[in-house]
Amino acid sequence: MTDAPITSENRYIVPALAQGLGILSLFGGGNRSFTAPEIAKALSLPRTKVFRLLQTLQSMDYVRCGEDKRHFTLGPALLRGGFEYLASLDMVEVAQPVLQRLRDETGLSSHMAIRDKREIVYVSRFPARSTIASSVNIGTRFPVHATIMGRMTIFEMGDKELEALFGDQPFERFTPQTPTTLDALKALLAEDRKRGYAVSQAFFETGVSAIAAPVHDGAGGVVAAINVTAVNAHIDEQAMHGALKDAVLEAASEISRWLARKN
Amino acid sequence: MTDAPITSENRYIVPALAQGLGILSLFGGGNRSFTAPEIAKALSLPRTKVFRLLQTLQSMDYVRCGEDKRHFTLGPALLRGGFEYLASLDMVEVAQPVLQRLRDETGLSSHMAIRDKREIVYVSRFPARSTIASSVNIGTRFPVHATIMGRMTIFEMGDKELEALFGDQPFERFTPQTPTTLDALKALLAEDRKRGYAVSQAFFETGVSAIAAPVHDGAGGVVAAINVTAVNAHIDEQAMHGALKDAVLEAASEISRWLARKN
DNA sequence: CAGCATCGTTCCATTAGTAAAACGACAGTT
DNA sequence: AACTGTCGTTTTACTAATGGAACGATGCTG
Repeated sequence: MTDAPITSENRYIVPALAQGLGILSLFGGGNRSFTAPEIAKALSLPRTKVFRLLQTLQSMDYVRCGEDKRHFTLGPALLRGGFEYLASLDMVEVAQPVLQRLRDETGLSSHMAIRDKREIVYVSRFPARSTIASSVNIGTRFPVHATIMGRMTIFEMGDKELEALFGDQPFERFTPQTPTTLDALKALLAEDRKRGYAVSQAFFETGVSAIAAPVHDGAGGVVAAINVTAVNAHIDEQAMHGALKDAVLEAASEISRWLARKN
Repeated sequence: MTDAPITSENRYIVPALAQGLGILSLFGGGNRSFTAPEIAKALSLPRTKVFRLLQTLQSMDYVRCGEDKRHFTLGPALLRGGFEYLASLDMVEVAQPVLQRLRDETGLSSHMAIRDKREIVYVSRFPARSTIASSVNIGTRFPVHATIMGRMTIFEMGDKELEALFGDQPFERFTPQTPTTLDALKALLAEDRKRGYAVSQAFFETGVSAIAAPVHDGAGGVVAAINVTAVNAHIDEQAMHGALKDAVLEAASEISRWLARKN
């Protein structure tokens, strides 16, 4: 976060707010607590400012400080926003019964995710009833380029849009099948568009298969994606491109139809 | 939010951050979208500042603006924080199987909540399998003074602590049984301490019965509360003070014992 | 179709939040 | 025990964020 030049993008950004939120987004991925100096180093901010930001976050219960008075952890105020947001998503409400039925029909774990920048965020899930089931939680984030649900959310993007989204950022490789260039991703997207759905060949995790389809809103744009997942041993290639894909596509279009009525 | 005097409490508060977070906490309770002028009025902030705060929140996906470019709604960035927070609570992990068993044993909806200022926040829930079940979601907030789970979380507070917490704020009345003064609340707390648990006589919602017990951490302090709830028709007074209260107390102390081992 | 009101956005002088230096306290090291 | 480094906290000169005025656009109202 070196002093960025004044562009049309950040001209009206309030630094204090952005930095305070930046502290919150440090947490996650195993990092459950930070000390003030750690935060200062991570964000390259002056110690004195981190001190004041933390006081503010603490006073509003967005962070709490441990008994040692040194380590800060996330606070309960975050729960308000997160779940208010979920409640505000008509989409999730609508999708809930459809996803549940999809799970029951296929016997596999079903999920819905939306896109946030270059990540997808799980907003709903129904784990398979079998002993080995999907363990992703609501709120889990995965990179768009490495997941078929991610690809579904950028289903209809043009070349300029795609370049604006991914810019020059490198594509992290998760498995040998992960696309590592924008061109490779575009090639996959072209196939997806023809089919109208996508089947995972271990782009993100080896040994896990998935089928995903896009969800449209009333205006026709892609607003989310759904999928079903299972370990490879539980599904065969035949079914994936047959009855299984039909079930996923049918569920996706049912959610889309409901959303179209809402507006 | 009239210009507060400089006290030891707010001396190091960063206004921009506090106000930005203030915008986020406007959402909730049915208010799913706001325009910039609405926010400015609600927080009595200058229009120009609200404009910049919204730009900042929007750039970080904490809010999103609708198609009409006027209405702002919550954004997906909030999900990250909310679920990171839940994941950071060892308590929830530990409680999960115990609450599930409590639900299955009693046939009623079981919940766990923690306290945030004068509110309790639901952090875990297992709805009863019956058709009419508890509909509170994780993240739901209720006032401490009007709920038995709330009373359990202030179980061991002394008089000064209680007065510091509630100050001169009025006690909202939800049912005829809701305590409306600090003294009335103290009287109920005294009974709670003797019993070690609490039974709802419709303090918060008429027609709904509940039994709650406090959860302690290794240090012995109250860190959460659990309860079971059902519509009155589903449970009888006898069972509430008998087998039912035993089940809740046993579950609470089991969670407490697990927490003690952790540290 | 004026007239008025309110919107989003921009500009700029001024104030208010900040960065740096400094303090006292503590922990580890020589 | 003195030294060195780092911590949380406080103070203050100064820079940068701010609030008010103002602009053009839009949407009512009579």
